[in-house]
Amino acid sequence: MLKTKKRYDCAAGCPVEVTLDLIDGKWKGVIVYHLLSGTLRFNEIRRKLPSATQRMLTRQLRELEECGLVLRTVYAQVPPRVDYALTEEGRSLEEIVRAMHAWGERRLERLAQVQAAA
Amino acid sequence: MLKTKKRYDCAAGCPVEVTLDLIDGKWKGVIVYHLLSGTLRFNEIRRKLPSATQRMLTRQLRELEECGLVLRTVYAQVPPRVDYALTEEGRSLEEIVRAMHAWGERRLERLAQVQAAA
DNA sequence: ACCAGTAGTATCACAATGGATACTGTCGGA
DNA sequence: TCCGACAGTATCCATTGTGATACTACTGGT
Repeated sequence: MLKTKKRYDCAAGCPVEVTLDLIDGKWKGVIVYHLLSGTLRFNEIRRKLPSATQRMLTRQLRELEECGLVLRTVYAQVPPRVDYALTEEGRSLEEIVRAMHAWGERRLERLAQVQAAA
Repeated sequence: MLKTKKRYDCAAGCPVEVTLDLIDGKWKGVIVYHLLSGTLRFNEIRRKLPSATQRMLTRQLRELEECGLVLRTVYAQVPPRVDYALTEEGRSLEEIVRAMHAWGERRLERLAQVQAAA
């Protein structure tokens, strides 16, 4: 999960790696998925990913911000308020993320069937 | 890169994670991408990913095999010959991997433009 | 006799990632 | 007055991922 990978020297398959680099890392894919439905505040995301620690979430969100996939808006309020939204580039991942979601669901179904048979 | 993750407790976004789990890890996405074009032998893959070490490749291939995405066929020959091909489930990733490839290319173009402007 | 190609494994070491826990400061509500 | 919500930081430690290097065993070619 390098912020910007130094070298992409793997020739032909490379662009695949570029994309994976941005959305791998434990929670990033899921965060993007949730943000597809609209802007969320920090603790809203937190509630959607109960098993992620606070530290992990901020880290992943910061990385997404660095890559230009997520826009972070801080309101000068008390109590603090921070909104997270997808940038245009982030939203352009929609097709991929939705495809991964659908595929994952099918995979889970398959696994459940195998489990049931055994 | 857990072989089979124990728990998927992240509620709604979960299937996204399931999919990412299978294809993250430095080389797996790219390996699947190359295998979309057809069966490859070990050293053929190696030549396509010159910056991956031999050990890394075998590990990633083994994990893909464990997940049921890749079929590994060993021929009882000398010199040894091992073929790697996508299983049906592996091939069902085609849409996603191609989408990632296309997106990655667009991203690289964008980055190049920014670079050129600066 | 020697070398390259085949598909790996073994060992060691380091860097990156992930997670647990505790802490910040202000506000509104009970 | 004390507590919880807000959006984080700081610190430390364990786990994983990744990489470098060296090794196996056999064969065919020069």
